[in-house]
Amino acid sequence: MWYNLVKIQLKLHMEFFLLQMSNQHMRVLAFDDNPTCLKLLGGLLRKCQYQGYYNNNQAITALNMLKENMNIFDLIISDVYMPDMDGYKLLERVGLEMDLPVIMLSGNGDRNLVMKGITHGACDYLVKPVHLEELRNIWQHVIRRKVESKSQSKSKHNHEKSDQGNEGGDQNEKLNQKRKDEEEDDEENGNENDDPTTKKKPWTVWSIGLHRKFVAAINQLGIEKDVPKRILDLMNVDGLARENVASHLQVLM
DNA sequence: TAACGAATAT
DNA sequence: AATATTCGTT
Repeated sequence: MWYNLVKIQLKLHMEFFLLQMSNQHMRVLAFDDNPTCLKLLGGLLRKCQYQGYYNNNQAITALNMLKENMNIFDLIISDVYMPDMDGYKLLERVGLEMDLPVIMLSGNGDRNLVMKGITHGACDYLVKPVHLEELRNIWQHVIRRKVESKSQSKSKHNHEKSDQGNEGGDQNEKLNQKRKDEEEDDEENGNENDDPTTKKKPWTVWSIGLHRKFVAAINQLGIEKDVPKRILDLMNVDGLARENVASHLQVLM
């Protein structure tokens, strides 16, 4: 049965090809009602060389749009909070009506919320602020899903393994775990102090709290006038220099 | 001159 | 990896 061997080799080869090509042309629908978050996310996605489609319309609109062009996107990133629809409901409907991986996004790292997201069918859960490295890995979800559905349709009765989703997700899980810990530390320390050692240490630590002020400032300014000087003025943090904001901005945008 | 932002340094 | 500093441009 030499041809079986050939088949297997062919299959492996195809999947490798898929793996190589797909991260370049991954089409991502990013979805957030907050224009600033969307802009941040868009910048990061662009850096990862994803094709991005960014939508800040209402959830219902997006859902209809998705139904019409189901095959346009490979992956959806959506904030859990939507003004007109529960993010989890969106998640359920997407999972039910179309076969697309959904990544949930929120500013809250609460374990219960994360669990809820996962149990409602999210394939990953990111906590803001999203880091570049986390986005670099998300394309794997798409590949894994494709590979899974292939092997499922091929051999339904062959084997029913339960540990099929663990191989490639280790990196993301570790990242998420790390983020949760950071958040807990931040909460323990209390959030009224953003930079306790301003005078002796010029080193700025962009704590969650400080970053929130940063985002709030950009929100207030609007995405056109978000230059370091204005952001700095709005943040009104002692000891913070324009250069600090500029540096932070450069990394995120 | 002041601020920007990309590049580069720590 | 995160933040600071430098430097050419606006």
